[in-house]
Amino acid sequence: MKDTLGAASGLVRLTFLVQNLYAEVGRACDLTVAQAQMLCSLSDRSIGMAELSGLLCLERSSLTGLVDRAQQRGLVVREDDPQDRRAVKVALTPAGSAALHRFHDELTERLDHLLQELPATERDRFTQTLGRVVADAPAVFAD
Amino acid sequence: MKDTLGAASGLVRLTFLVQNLYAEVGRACDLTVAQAQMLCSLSDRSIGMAELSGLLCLERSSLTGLVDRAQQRGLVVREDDPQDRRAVKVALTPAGSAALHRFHDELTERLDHLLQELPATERDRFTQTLGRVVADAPAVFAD
DNA sequence: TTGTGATTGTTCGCAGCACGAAGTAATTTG
DNA sequence: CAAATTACTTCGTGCTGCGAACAATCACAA
Repeated sequence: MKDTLGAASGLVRLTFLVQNLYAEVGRACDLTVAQAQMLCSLSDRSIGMAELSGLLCLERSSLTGLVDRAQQRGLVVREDDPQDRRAVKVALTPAGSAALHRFHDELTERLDHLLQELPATERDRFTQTLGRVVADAPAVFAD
Repeated sequence: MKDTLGAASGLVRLTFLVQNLYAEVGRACDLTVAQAQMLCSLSDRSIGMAELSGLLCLERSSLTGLVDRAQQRGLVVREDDPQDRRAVKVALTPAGSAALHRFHDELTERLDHLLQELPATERDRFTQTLGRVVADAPAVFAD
């Protein structure tokens, strides 16, 4: 009797689940997945294109378009970097920041809900292990 | 001293990580993410468009194109349903099945590797909880 | 100081994804 | 048999992500 789903299988399914939630919440905030991811990365500071593309695991050329569209929607601005005239820093606008918070709060709630039915001890252990596993991953989402 | 990353944050980061792995392995097998997901859903049986779109959480119209492209690449075929002349069943071709296995094996290995450094007990507990959390999610990936 | 080479970001063309509205054909239901 | 339902497709739109090619700027070394 196999009630132990393989680890890989569990990871993939969880990912699928979270991904769909992510998209759904994004949708409710009028954000695409890529936009939401970008806003999350910008929550606490402005970031240059090169670094940002590294964080998001995107080619620089892909990021250009993403920032273009987000800028057109007023979520984000390109600021000149005074240190380097080639460079640009992407920063949240007030509107972008507001959208981010709406998104973040709603998503956090929905995700917490996902674990709600677990017994507290199990949930804590799970969360802790989770923290370990993603320890060295980029901070695409902050608390 | 916060060494406990929030649960939501952990979930999002894990998802990001797995997603990138998924894409990378897909790439190595010459599969897009969407194609790989579809092949995984077809691993053990042929499925009609309506049901498949439900499994993958896609609109039917989106699925049409996905199947079109996969069919052009010889990964999949549309078979007539003898019971219902409107309906179609999507089935793996031998090439599709081969690609799926390559993808599945490689991804499983990479994902297991992700948990490899955890102590065995912790890993088992984690996997078990994982199974619970995704219990009612669609089987987008089998063991 | 003047190359030379690296880095920053952009443009372009391309294939693919996902949606919703509208449409066709076959099936079911009343 | 007519009407409602279901299965799938078509079309148009916007978004995504890649790689190749390119301009501007910077850093460093001769």
